[in-house]
Parts: sequence; structure tokens; C-alpha cells
Amino acid sequence: MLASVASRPTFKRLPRAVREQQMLDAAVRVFSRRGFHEASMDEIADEAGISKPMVYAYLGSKDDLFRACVNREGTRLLESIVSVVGDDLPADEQLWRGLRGFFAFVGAHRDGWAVLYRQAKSRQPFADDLAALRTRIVAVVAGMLGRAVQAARTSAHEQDLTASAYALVGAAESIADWLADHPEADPDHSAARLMNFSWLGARQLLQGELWQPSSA
Amino acid sequence: MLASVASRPTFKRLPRAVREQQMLDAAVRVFSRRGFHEASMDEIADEAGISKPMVYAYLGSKDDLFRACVNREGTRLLESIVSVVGDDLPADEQLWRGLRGFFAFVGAHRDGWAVLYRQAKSRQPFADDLAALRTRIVAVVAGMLGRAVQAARTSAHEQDLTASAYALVGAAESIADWLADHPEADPDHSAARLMNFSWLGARQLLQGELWQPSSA
Amino acid sequence: MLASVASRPTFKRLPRAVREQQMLDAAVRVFSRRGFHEASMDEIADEAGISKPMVYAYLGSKDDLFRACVNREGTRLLESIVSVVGDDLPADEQLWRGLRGFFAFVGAHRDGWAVLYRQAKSRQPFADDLAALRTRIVAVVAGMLGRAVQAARTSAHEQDLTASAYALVGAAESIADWLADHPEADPDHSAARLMNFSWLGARQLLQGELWQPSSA
Amino acid sequence: MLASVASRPTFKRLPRAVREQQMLDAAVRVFSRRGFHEASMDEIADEAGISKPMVYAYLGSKDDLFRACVNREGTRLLESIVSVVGDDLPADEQLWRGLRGFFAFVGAHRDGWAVLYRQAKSRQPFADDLAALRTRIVAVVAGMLGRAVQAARTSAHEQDLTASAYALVGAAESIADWLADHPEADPDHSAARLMNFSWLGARQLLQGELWQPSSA
DNA sequence: CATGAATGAGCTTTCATTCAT
DNA sequence: CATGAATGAAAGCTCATTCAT
Repeated sequence: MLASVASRPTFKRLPRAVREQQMLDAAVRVFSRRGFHEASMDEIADEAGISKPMVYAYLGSKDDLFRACVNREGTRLLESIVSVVGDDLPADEQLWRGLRGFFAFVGAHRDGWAVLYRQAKSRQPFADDLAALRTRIVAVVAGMLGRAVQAARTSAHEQDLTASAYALVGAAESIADWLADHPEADPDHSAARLMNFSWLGARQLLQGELWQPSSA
Repeated sequence: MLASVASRPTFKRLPRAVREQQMLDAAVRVFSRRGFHEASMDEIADEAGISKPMVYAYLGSKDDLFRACVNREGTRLLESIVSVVGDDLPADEQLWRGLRGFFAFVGAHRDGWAVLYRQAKSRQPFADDLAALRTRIVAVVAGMLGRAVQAARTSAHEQDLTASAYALVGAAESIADWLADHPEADPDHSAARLMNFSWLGARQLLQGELWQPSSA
Repeated sequence: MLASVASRPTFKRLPRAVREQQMLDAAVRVFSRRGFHEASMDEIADEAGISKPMVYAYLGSKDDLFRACVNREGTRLLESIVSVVGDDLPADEQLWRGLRGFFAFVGAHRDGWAVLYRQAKSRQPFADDLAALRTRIVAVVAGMLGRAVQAARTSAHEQDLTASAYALVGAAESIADWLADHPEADPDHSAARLMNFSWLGARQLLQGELWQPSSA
Repeated sequence: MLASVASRPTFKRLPRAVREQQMLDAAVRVFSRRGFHEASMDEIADEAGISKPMVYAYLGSKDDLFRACVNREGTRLLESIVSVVGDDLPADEQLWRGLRGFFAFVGAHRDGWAVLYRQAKSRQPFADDLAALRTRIVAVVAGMLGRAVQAARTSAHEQDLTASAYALVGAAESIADWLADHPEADPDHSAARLMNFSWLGARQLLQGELWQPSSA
């Protein structure tokens, strides 16, 4: 214990790369806690344990800073989905894995998610960055569904596929939003519920059907 | 002289209730256009064609004003859904009508929708009002599904029903959000797409099935 | 005495026009004392006995405020020259009156002069306003000289006239600059000295000649 | 390897005096371009190709640095006047040479001139340094005139001489100021015009007289 | 000798809110 | 009832200046 205190680094004069990550961490926390406008650069600097001018020197204006947060968290989110979806699995398995990855990320990075969606969505300057991310996610999902259609040799209209992907992502976001506010909730549960709804549809659900993970 | 004053058709000295509605109209427009923080009380007073102290006298602080906007628009939204859903219709017909009512409202009150969701969702002080509204909508949908289950004499778990309702509402909100930004889009189209997805589920869609309104 | 105190207005809630003049007075004093950049809006508001937001509400940004000062003082200066120069007097009398008017203004509005020349000249955004004023003064002087040339039936090149006018104005400005820093100096003395130099030239002065006002 | 280091033609490890001149060069350029306050120490360091702490180590605070600029440029200006004025030439020739020297300097060192006059004149802390320089120049001119008076055996009052010198210097400064902004203008032209005005006076000019350099 | 890292202090500007008329 | 006048408080941003390496 004492040793750890004694060897504790001074936390001063850190190299730029390190400080930048510290600042982004702090900014994500504060933006998530307060919202973009209510968050003050002073509070962010405080949270990062550094003075305000450093934030401006390294990350630029408040807008720049926020955009950097959005991009970092967005990239992480996308990776945590793409990395778990095997390309050659059956469609339902892919969807299931994607949802689990998604909700796992949200469960683990509640602050990041709040920054991404609760804040960025509303603010015009950042909506574009976010729209780009969203489009990429939708594309991933639509691709997933598309391959399934080919496998089933049916011919769903492409527009319907995209719309379905949109609805799916929307539903997921909405549930994620709820998840971000309920720390005790289990991400996997959310994933399973959404999986059931989106895979079977309301009609099947009403008839008592239930989808089961093939691996279980 | 006096006659001209008496017959003057200006908007002065209106009864309080009318003035309040004018102010709310103006406030909804400005909040929608600028967002909560960027909207200034000056601009709202201007838009309402009235002086600032009047706004404070009638509707209280900026927070109060915003909350009044949210409540008015929320009530309207709820009414436009509930009023079209016949209690004794089949479940799919009820869902279809509900969705159409929902998207019709969003299409017709894009400003109101933007205030409700893009602003209120992000701001802690108002999130509660919004959550209450949301809960009521979810309850409506869950009730709808519940009656369908009873009709089908199956036994879906209640939690699954609620989750489904959540997912459904979430998907609807997300698509509505997109709709609010695309003035040229047709609300009924959005309703139909979401109906297909949520009623049939991804699996059926992938197999080429399509739901059709029974009335058409 | 007591009456004056008793009847002293509260200095609150003054009409806009009055407050604006108070603010301009204060701004001219502070800009003159500190220079444009060293002057803070806080100090200007203090000097005007009013809060900062009022300054912004009435006169706009710091730049706007400064420009308003320059324009007001510039207009006053020009008037105090033009108003005393009779159009049909002999050239030397006109010049003499113009110089007296000019130095009288500078003597009486030392702050205004400092604002006009010491500050505005250096700052690009305001240099234009000032250049316009200067051009008008030069034009007045050049016109004066031009009429004298016609009266003398000689043929001085126009460019030489303009250059002379420029030199004259420059010399006057420079002496005015010195005058603004020496409160005890007599403006009329300065006018007489410059009159001698510019009317007779160094050569005549060296030979002991002296110009005398015709009216004396 | 070592050889390459040894023969490296970079600018590192220069003797202090050289570095200081480089810094002053850079500072003069930046102050001239931006003005005193708008010039940042960062930009000056950048322009000098050196890091900020070096500037502080060698030349002290921003004020110190500016004062050093003013002094260097002022000295150069004075030298370029004094060096061309022969002590035993006729008065008009001396004046002519002095003016040519002055305008030649301004034409060749427009940045330096801008620093000296446009900046230093306005800033109280530096006005003193500049006043001292100005006094020395006025003294040179007054001395010139004084010797001419003695030669002419006339008896001009000394105060008039000084005032004339002042007016002359003022006119010259003003024209120089204009010259600094017009890179295409010919310094000798400016010198000739001012020579005519100041030597002959407005009256003679109006009668069509013209002064000619005796050497031409 | 030379520099990247760091900051205290200050400035302009805006805005919700309230008097006094 | 209605409004122009007025302000306290705070936010974003910059800069001269100094350590610690």
C-alpha cells in the first residue's frame, strides 16, 4: 500500500498522447453527465486534473473536443459489433451475436453511449459524424440480412431490407438508451428480448413462439 | 379617434388563455429550430410578438416554459394515437392504426416532435416528464398486445410483452426521428415499413412474406 | 445647492439616447487613456456607471463601440473646421481660420483626438473610417488652395496641391498630437506657428519674415 | 555519421549576438504585421525559428522585446539621416538630403517604420523611448535651420525654429506613414514634394514657384 | 543550451431574469 | 396589463510567462 503511494507517478509533465486520452476520458464523462451545453470546459479540465489551456492546446475548441469524443466512442462501438459477427454464420446467429456485442458495449461504456446518442444526435454540427456512424452500422446489419435472403433464395425488396435494418437499429438504440440508465440491468437479457422481437415479429411472439440461441 | 381604437383589429388585450397558446406555439417553434439552450427567451418573445416579461408572467421560467411545451405536445401525441385505435379490433389492425396515427402526428407536427425527443430526451430536468409519457405509450401498446394474447389463448410472459412494446416504441421513435428531418417523406410509408418488420419479424421478411392492411 | 441635490435625478432608467451618449463619453475617455486593446469593456462600463450588458445591448461589440467613438469624434472635428472657414475669404485667412478651428477642437477634446489618431490609425478595421475622414479634410484644404491658385491666375500642378494639402494636414496632426499631451499649451499659439511655417515656408522664415493675421 | 553531424549546415548553436538579431528581425516583422497586442510571443518565436523560452531567455519580456525593436530601428533611422547631411552645405541642400535619407529609410524598412510609429506611438510604456528619438531628430533639424539663420545674419526666434522643425518632422512622419502603406511609391518623389512645400511655403507654391535641387 | 508541457489571469460576450415606469 | 431598462453570473477562449526535463 505504502509502496504504491510512494511509487505513484507525479502525474505531471506527461507526454501528449497520454494527456490527450485522459482529457478525452474526462470529457466523455462530463458530457455524459451534463450534456453538451451544460458541460463547461472548466469542469472538463478539472475532471481531467489539468488546466483549461491544455485542453484547448491539445484538443481545440469545445466543438472539436466533443467531436473527438464522438469519434472515439463511435469507433469503439463499431469495432465491438463487427469483431464478433462471423461472416459465414447463419443469419440469426449473426444477428444474435451483433446484438450481444452492441448491448455489451453499451453496458460497459454507458457514458460513451450517452455522449454518442443523447448529445450528438441533437446537435447539428455533430449530427453528421453520427449519421456516418449510424449508416455504417445500418449497412452492416443490412448486409447481414441480405446474405440471409440470398441463402434463402427469396427476393425481398432491398428497400424493405434497409427499412428493416433501420427499425432494428432504432429499436436497439432505444433499448440501449434505457439500458444506459439502469446500471443493474443485464445487457444479455436486453439482447435476447430484442432478438426475439425482431427475429420472430410480434405475431409469432403473440402465439407463444420463442427463439433460442443455437449454441445453448 | 375613439372609434378607431375600439374597432382596431390588432392582437392586443387578448384573453390570457389565447396568449398562452400563442406563446407556446412560438416556443415550440423556437425550441425546435434552435434546441433548448440555443433558444433565447428574447427570440421566443419576439416570435410570439410579445415582450419578455409577459412570457415570464404567464409561463414562468425557461424551464417551466419548456416543460409546458413538452406536456402540450406529448398530450397531443398520445391523443392522436389513442383516438384511432379501436379497442375491439384485431391486434394487427390496432397496431397498424396506432402506427399510422403516430407517424401522422410526427409528420404534421415536426416541430413538436423535435421538441419532445431531440431536446427533452437529452435534458435531465425534463427527461422525467418524457419518461412518463413514454411509459403511457408503452402501456397502450402492451395492453394492445396483451388483449391479442388473450384472444389467441396463448401464454406469453408479461415481461416479454413489455419488452416487445419497448422495442416497438423505440423503433417507431427512431424512424420518426428520421421522418422529422425529411419533409418530403410520406408518414404512411414509414408506418407500413415498420408494421411489416414488427409484425412479421426479420425471419418472415427474409422469407418474402409481407403483411397487408386488411382494409385495403 | 441642497435643491440641486434634492432634484438630482436618480440616474436610473434613463432613456436610451441619453445612456448611449454617456457610454460614448466614457468609452472615449477610456480608449484615450488606455488605448484600444488595453481598454477593457469592464472599465468602460464602470466609467459609464452602468453594467456591461447595457453597453453590448446599445452599442454592440467592442469594435462597434470603438467605431462609434471614432465616428462621433470625427464628425465633431470636421464640423469645427468647416464651420469657421468662410468660402469667399482670401486663402491665407481661410487657412488661418481652419487651423485655429482644428487646434481649438484638439485643445478642447484632447481625449477625442487621442482616440481618433493614436488608436484608430493603427487598427486595420478602423483605419478605413479614419481614412475617409482624413480624405475629407484633405479635400477641404486642397479646395481652399485650389481656389487661391485660380485667384492668383497661376498654374500649380494639381498633384502638387494635393501633396501640399497632405503635408499640411500631416504637420497639423503631428502638432495636434503634441498638443494633446500638453494641457498647458495654447492652441492658438500652435495654430500661429504652423500657419507661419506652412504659408511662408522655411526659406522665408529663415529670412526673418513673419505672417500676420489680417484682422489683427 | 559523425562527419555528417559535424558538417551539418543547420542554424543551430549560433552565437548569442546572431540569434538575438534573428529574433529582433522576426519580432519587427511580426509587430509590424500584427501590431503590438495582436502579436503573440508564439508567432514571434515561430517566425524566428526558435522556441519561446529562448526568446525570454535572450530578450526578456514582451515589453522588453518590443523596446529593443524600437531602439534598434530608431537608431538605424537616425543614422540614415545624420550620415547624409553634410554639416557645411547650404541649408536647402541639407534639408533636401535629410529628407531623402529619411524617406529612403522608410521605403527600405517599412516594417521597422511601422513598428516605430504605428505601434510605439500609441503605447504609453514605449512612447517615452519614441519621444526621445523624436526629440533627437527635431534637434538635428532645428540645428540645421539655426546654422542657416546665422549664415543669413537674420534673427528668427528660437521658438519659431523649433516649432518649424516640429512641423517639418510631423509632415515628414505623416507622409512616411502613407509611404509605408504604398510599396509602389517612390521615396524620392515624396521627399521632393515635401521639400517644395516646406522650403517655399504654400504662398510661393500657389504663385507657381518650384524649388530645384542645386545638384541636378 | 533548448524545449515541450503547463498554468493563472484576464477578456469579450451572452443570457435568464427582474425592476420601475 | 405591458414594457424598456438594467444586471449578476457564467462561459469559451487566449496569452504571456515559467518549469522540468
